[in-house]
Amino acid sequence: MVDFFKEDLELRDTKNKIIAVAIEQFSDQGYDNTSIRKIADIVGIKGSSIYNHFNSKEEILEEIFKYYRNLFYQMGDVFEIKELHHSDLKEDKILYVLKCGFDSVINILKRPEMINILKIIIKEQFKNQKIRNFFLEEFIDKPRKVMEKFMKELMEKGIIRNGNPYLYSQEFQAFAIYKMYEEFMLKDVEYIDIDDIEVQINHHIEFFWNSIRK
Amino acid sequence: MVDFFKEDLELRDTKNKIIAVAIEQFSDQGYDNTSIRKIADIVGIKGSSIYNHFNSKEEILEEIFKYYRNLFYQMGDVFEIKELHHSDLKEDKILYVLKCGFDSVINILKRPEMINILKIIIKEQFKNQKIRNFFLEEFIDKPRKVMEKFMKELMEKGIIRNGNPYLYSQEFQAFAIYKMYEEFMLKDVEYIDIDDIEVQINHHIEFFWNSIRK
DNA sequence: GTCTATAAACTGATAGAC
DNA sequence: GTCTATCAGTTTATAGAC
Repeated sequence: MVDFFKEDLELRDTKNKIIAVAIEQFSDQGYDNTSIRKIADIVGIKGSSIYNHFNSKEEILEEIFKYYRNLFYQMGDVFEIKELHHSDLKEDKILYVLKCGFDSVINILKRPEMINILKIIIKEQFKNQKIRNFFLEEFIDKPRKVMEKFMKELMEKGIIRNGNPYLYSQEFQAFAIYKMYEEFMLKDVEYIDIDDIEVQINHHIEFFWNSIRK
Repeated sequence: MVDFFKEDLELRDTKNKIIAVAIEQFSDQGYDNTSIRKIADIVGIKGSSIYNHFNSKEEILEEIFKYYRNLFYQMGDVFEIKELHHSDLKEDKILYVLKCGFDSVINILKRPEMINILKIIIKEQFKNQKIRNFFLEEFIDKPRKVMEKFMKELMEKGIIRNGNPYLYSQEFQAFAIYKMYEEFMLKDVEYIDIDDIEVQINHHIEFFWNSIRK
C-alpha cells in the first residue's frame, strides 16, 4: 500500500509524489484535462520520466482507486447491521444504528486526501462504467438494502409506523447522497466542512426518526 | 428561438441539424469527447463547414443552453408560491402546493430533447462554472428558499410541527435532487422513465407531509 | 455553403543517450 | 531514473477554391 501523504520529507519518493500530484490535479481539473506533462511539471521532472513509474496515464488513476478501495474496505463492513437483539430496540440504540452507516463514510472523508479521491470518482463516473458501478453499489445499493431490511424488522416488531420499507430506506438515504452531491460537486469551496455535514446529517437522522416512530 | 425538433422535414435546415446532433452527442459522449468532425459527420457535412454556422465549438453549447434557459423561464416562475389564503391551508391544497414545484420540472423533462440537455448540464457542471451556478441557483437555492418560506408560514399558523424550516425544506427537496442524480448520472439506461419518477416523487410528498403534519 | 488542404497546438507514449 | 528528441495521433480553427 502506497502511503503518499505522510510527511513532506517522505514525499521525495517520486512515485508517491506523482500520485499525490495526480490526485490533486485530477480532482481539480478532471482526468482528461490533466496531461502527463502537467503532472510531471509540478513534480519537477519531464513527462517521459513518468513512464519509469507507470506504464500509462490510466495506471496512475487505477493506483489512486486501489488506494481508496483498500481504505474503504479496511473500515470494515461498514453498512452491516447484525441480527437485532432485544436491547437493540430501545430508541437510543436504534438512533445509534441509524447513525452508524453514515459515520463510517464520514470517517473516511475526514482523511483530507480522501475528499479529493471522492471528487475524482464523482467526476469520472460518467466516462468510466467501472467507477460508476463501484459508486452505485457501495454508496447507493448496499447501504439501501441493509437499511431496507432494518426498516422491515422494526416494522414487524411494531416499533415504527407501517409503510413501504423500500421508500423508508430511500428517504433515509436520499438526504445524505444529496448532501454529498451538493458539497462535493456543486459548491466551489476550497475547504469542505465535514463537521458541519455531520451536524446536518444528525439533524436529518432525528427528523427521519420522528417521521417513522410510532 | 431555434426549434430544431419539430419534424424531420424541417431538420433539413443545417444549423438546426447541427444543434440537434450536438445535443445528442454532448449528452451521450460529453462535450470534450465530441469533436466538431464527429458532429459534422453525422450531419453529413465536413468539419470545416460547421464554422459557417457557428464561430466556435463553445458557441454550439451556448446555443443549446440558450434554448433550455428560454424554455425554463417560459414555464413561468415555477417555484413561486403566492401569498397564502385561508383556503390554502386545507390539507389537499397544501399537498397541491408541495406538488407544484416538482411538477414544473417534471413537465419540462417530458419534452424528450430536454432530458438530453439536462444530461449535458449535469455532465458539464464540473468543468463549467457558469453551468454549475445556473444549476445551483435554479434547481437548488431558489426552490429551497420558496419552500423554506412556505414551511415557516405553515409553522406560524400552527398547521405543521415546529422545527427548523430550513431543515424541512432540505428534507423536502433532497429526495428529488437525489432521484435526479440517480436517474441522470448513475444509471446507464437508454430511456428514463419520467412517469415512474413522478410516482416516486408523489410517494415522497406523502411521506414528507405525514412527517411534518400535526 | 460546401469543399480540400493545412496550420498550430496539444495529447499519450517510445527510443536511446547519459 | 532522468533527460532530449520524436512519433503518431488528435484537436479546434482558418484560407481559399468552387
